[in-house]
Amino acid sequence: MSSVKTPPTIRTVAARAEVSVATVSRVVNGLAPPHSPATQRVREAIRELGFRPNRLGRGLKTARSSTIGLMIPSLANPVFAGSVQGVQAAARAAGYGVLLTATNYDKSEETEAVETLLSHNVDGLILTVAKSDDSELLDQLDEREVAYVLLYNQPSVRHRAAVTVDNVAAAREVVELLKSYGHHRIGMVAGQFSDSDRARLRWLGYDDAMLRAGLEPDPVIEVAFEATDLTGQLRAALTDSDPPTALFCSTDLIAVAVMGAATRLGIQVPRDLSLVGFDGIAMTAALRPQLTTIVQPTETMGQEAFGLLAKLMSGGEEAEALRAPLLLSHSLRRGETVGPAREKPLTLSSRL
Amino acid sequence: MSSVKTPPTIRTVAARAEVSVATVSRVVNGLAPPHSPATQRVREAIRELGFRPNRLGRGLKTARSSTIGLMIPSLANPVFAGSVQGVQAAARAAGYGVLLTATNYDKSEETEAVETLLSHNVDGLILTVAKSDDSELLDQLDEREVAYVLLYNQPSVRHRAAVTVDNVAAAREVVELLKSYGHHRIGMVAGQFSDSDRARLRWLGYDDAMLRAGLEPDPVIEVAFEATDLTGQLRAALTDSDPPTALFCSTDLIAVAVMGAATRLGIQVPRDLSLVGFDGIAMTAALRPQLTTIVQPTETMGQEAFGLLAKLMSGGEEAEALRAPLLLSHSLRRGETVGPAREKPLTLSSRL
DNA sequence: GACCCGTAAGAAAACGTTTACGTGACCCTT
DNA sequence: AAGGGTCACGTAAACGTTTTCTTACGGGTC
Repeated sequence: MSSVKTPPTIRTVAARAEVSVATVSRVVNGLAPPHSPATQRVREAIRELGFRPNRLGRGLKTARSSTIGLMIPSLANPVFAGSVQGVQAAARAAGYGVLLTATNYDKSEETEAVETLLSHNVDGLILTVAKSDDSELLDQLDEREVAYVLLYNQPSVRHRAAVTVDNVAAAREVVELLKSYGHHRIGMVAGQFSDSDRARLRWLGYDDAMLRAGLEPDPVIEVAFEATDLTGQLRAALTDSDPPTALFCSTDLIAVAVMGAATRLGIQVPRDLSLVGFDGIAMTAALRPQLTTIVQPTETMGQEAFGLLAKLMSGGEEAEALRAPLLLSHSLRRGETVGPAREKPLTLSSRL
Repeated sequence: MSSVKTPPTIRTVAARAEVSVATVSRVVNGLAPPHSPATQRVREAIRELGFRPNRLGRGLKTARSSTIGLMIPSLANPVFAGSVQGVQAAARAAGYGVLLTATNYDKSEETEAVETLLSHNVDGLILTVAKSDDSELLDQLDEREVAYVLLYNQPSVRHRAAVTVDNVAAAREVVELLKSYGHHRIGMVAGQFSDSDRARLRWLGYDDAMLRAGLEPDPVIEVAFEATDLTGQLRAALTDSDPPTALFCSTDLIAVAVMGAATRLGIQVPRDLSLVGFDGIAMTAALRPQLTTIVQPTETMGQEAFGLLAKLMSGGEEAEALRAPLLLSHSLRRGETVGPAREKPLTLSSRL
């Protein structure tokens, strides 16, 4: 009872099967003759001892850990949780482990987090970063020849692997939808551009579509991603003399917060204000009114990201061709937060 | 340019600083004299080369990977996502990596998932399992002397480390709340007991409180955790001749689904039916009506779980004392889904 | 029957660390 | 001034694998 239980090693197995460690290794890796007596004995010994190859030993030798790193801004946003689920499932199916880390939308944590992941000898990375265009971090990874795939980021440079939706196009669709409901004064509430290039791209699409439609874009209202009460920040914009009749929010979570703020300000959705989100978080379909939003195929995006990474990690050959953004198709979920534009601006009397 | 970039090893550093590898190792681990000339040179070499110790090599020698495994049922439930966030934050602060895996509420996947985590040489595990009482899996872990902490599970045996809330007590509070609103016919909708001992404990609390209050408990309605449309499953129960006036749901996600089903069945919450959830998912506060629910301190629970695990992993001494469930305190969030009990049973005419 | 070849399996080096042990150098004590 | 103690550092073994190189064996071919 005093002996600490130490798991069997390849040597234990070899001794038991009366073969060399090399033979055991070959059996484990399927490189041994399938039916030779030695192989049989090894198989049996493995079973009896419950032997599992030690990945550290293996990794040390082969310089691969069958582990990938996954970095996201936050798990509090179900859209990221969904993609993690997708990555995880695909990774597990392929025999990979997933090392997870969150940056909490803090750019300065990104470098350190990646460094930590790399120090764990991950074979590749899946990342959602603040900015994917001129990023020192990504440049460094390129230079170090680390395999990585961006997720949700939509780099404009062509040589970076990424899985995302077409943020610009989707944002345009939103504006067109709102316009078709007769809205002219359409505002936008977005997460800090500095923390999210997605937010910026969605604004780009908004801005472009507004100009094309001959409408005047409002200055964007930038808010913190974790903000839960936006009443203060929105009061000015919404109680203006000529307030927007519709707001496009750069994420569903922001849309939910905006909805809360509107309620507190005595503004009814969609009667006084139409609202569109972005992400397609499942639970926003349970809200009353149900949120109108752009739906991203989150879980699929995670799976695709892993698939791409797997190719990058193995094939050094056609890898070059893979280093480009992969745009998955989004869809528009028509909820109940978009209604016809209010004719007249809100008057003080009409709201409380 | 043809040479593949290979990261510097301890030997490269040693050569550059003109010392032995042992000295480098000692410097890295803070065991060297802080100001000796050799140490200085090593520090400089490390900086110049950008050396980072390879965790595989280190792990192989020390038999620890500074990595823990985290297994949860699903990330689709924000309550788990929240605890993952907590675990991750605490782990990172302590220099640990987190290997994540989800079982999708599938008991048969649990063993395999844990096995996979262990094969990655994690130093410890944080788990949410289907059943924590007589679990072969946990027995095996005990026998193999693997350090682990249960999360959300509330084992009744005393020798298992766990972080949870008092599910039974919380459920009792729910019943008392509903009773105080005049409800007598209180039903319960729960996730499959076979997939979640939490669900069972919450039912136990419900059942106990009902009996104590002199009320007759309804047979529980068990539903799948991922189920999103419960209309079919609830129709019978809710259109009974004497239907419950209140339902206690074993999770918030289920409560949301029930709310949807109620709407589709023409039943108004809380006028016709009061509803209470369990978990305290943030977004359920944005629902209209806002969900009344038991709030668990999810993120804190994750942090505490890691703290406990850290102690288990390091101290073999007082470890025995730690192997017991740690009950964190929950709270009741009074939303808008609980109202006074309807006097008369619903009639067909009254709904639609 | 000599030759060659393919196949099976063993011996040993290597991957990047940590660490027990050993060896001087130095300083303090007597 | 000899002895002992402390300290800084080096040597080398070990951790659990994979893999290259051998060696041995058993046919097949002419």
